[in-house]
Amino acid sequence: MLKTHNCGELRLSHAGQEVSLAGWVHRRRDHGGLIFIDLRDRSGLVQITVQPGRGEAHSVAEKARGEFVLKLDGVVRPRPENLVNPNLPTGEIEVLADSIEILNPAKAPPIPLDDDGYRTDEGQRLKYRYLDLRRARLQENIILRHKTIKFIRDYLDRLGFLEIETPMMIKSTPEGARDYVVPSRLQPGRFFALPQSPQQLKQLLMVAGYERYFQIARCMRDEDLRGDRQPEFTQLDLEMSFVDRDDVLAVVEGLVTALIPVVTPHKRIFEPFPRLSYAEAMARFGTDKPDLRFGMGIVDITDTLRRSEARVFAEPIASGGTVRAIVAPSSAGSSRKEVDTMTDLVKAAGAKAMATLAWTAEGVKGTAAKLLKDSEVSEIVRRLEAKQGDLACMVAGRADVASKALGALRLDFRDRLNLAPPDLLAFAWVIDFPMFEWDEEEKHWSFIHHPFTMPKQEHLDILETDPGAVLSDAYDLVCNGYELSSGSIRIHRRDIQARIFRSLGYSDEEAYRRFGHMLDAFEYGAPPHGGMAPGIDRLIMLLADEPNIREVIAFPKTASAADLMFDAPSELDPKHLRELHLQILE
RNA sequence: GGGGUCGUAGUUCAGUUGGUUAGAACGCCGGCCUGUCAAGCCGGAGGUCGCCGGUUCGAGCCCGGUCGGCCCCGCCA
Repeated sequence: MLKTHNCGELRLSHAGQEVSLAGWVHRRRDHGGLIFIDLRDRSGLVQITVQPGRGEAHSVAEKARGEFVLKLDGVVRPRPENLVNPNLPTGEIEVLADSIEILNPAKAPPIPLDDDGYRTDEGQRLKYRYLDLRRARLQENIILRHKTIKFIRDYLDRLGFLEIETPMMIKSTPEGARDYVVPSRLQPGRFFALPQSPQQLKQLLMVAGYERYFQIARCMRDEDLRGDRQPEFTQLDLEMSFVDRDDVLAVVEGLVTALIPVVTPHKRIFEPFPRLSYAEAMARFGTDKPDLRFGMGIVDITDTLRRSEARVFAEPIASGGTVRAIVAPSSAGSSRKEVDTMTDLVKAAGAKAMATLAWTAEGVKGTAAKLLKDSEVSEIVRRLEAKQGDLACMVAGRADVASKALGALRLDFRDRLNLAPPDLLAFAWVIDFPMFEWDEEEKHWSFIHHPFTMPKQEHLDILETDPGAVLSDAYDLVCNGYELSSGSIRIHRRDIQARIFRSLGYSDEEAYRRFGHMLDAFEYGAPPHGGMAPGIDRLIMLLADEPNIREVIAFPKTASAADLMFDAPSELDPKHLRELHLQILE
């Protein structure tokens, strides 16, 4: 080893020790005589002091520049009290250099590395990711990620889970996300698909009798990106045999509640995680991934306005709709322009219009104030628990549309009014998902989770007659408005699996062609089983207080699924293409 | 697939109504400087205004296209 200690670990207790250090020049302060170098390695910074008249050490230090790689020998010494730097963990000491060696000079970095990097163009950061990753913030994120994954492995090992690898090259199926594919050289015209998740493989491991499986699994989906979506991402994939839903939830909830105090002790969580049904989440928050860090739930005030003379409310109700509302604190004084912006937002989410009631010092204002009787207003105050200073936003129309629009508005208030406490991780379970949803474009029922999800036992009878009413044993873990994990109890009986495929419009032949391996496997003693797959990237993002998952992935891709460092994807040379039996069109 | 937004020095930005030689800060280079820790002071270099085309006597600025970054909708079993 070129070094005896790490820069960031030196303390007063090391005073007097001879040390060798190696690292990067973080900053250099050259006083002509005295030269200070902040030397940085993975562990942090320490100040190196180089005095004149120390022979070569001083002349080498004069040549050193930012990001030069140095090795040095010196002695740790306490700083005089007035020279202590309280902002640095190593601030009570410094290392007086005896000799310095330049292991490698460096060009001036194209992006600043001594700040948090948020203000630097992300394209530049990604092009020079190997430099970007040097900044303390990203190193902390990557270390947090390591600690989290290490904790997960140890925790699940103690619970008797086995980590089992599954293949990256499997079979394309037309369901779900677009596949990334790999052409076969040995079998012309055939392709592997990269896994969107190891879903079928882990179920087959249950059939194979492994009972408790997990994997830190890379998943690939060729869909458009978002701040919380990359084309390849990492899941904690897990599956258990002989369990019901609550067994699976208990394992994941236990894991997460044990993890947080260890890796992010400054974070608060609710225990136990609240549970709400899909229907409840949609009605009260207009989404299946509610942010429960704050209140402002959606309230249904249809009954209050059913007989109202205000046609904007009465007419939608008469034709089967609802009136729903949220109450925003300290917003009664919102300007006309602000209310217009809110209206645009709910309209973009599908609502026809928005009405307001504002409880100001001068009385009740807002667009609905003059349309409603006093008795109606006071009933609304009671229902919404509105106070002086509050602003109620009301949307009339179809129940799902009204809730979705108000749900979007609720998040807008959250961001503008800073309603979400920054130290809170509001985990919650969303359960009782519907089995199917009607695909208006394709004119058929499609599954909400995936085709191996078990319908609720009591709904098996109506699978064929009323698919829209069938609930499943699927569940999501949500946190702060993100879907962190999805899972379900799976089908383990061939007859039920076949009925599911039929209800999705597949002929038995078609189903067998695509999923014969699953149907066959279920005939050889498949145990009841279920599991889930928390998204590691999103989890780390929330733990690290980062605004997107790129900040917690070492080498992420851009919104157009490109790698700016490699300049990938790239073209293949013609010889390579011929070998793969491929031809480029256009 | 659709919408929004940004693109000017290495970085972050300013740039008036279309008008002389495109500015600032930080960084970089050089000089001075023995207690700084965002060191300080003095000086200097650094620009295909993303790219292509158009309008105009004249374009960083106006118009069309295109490429790229980010955000949102669709999409993500």
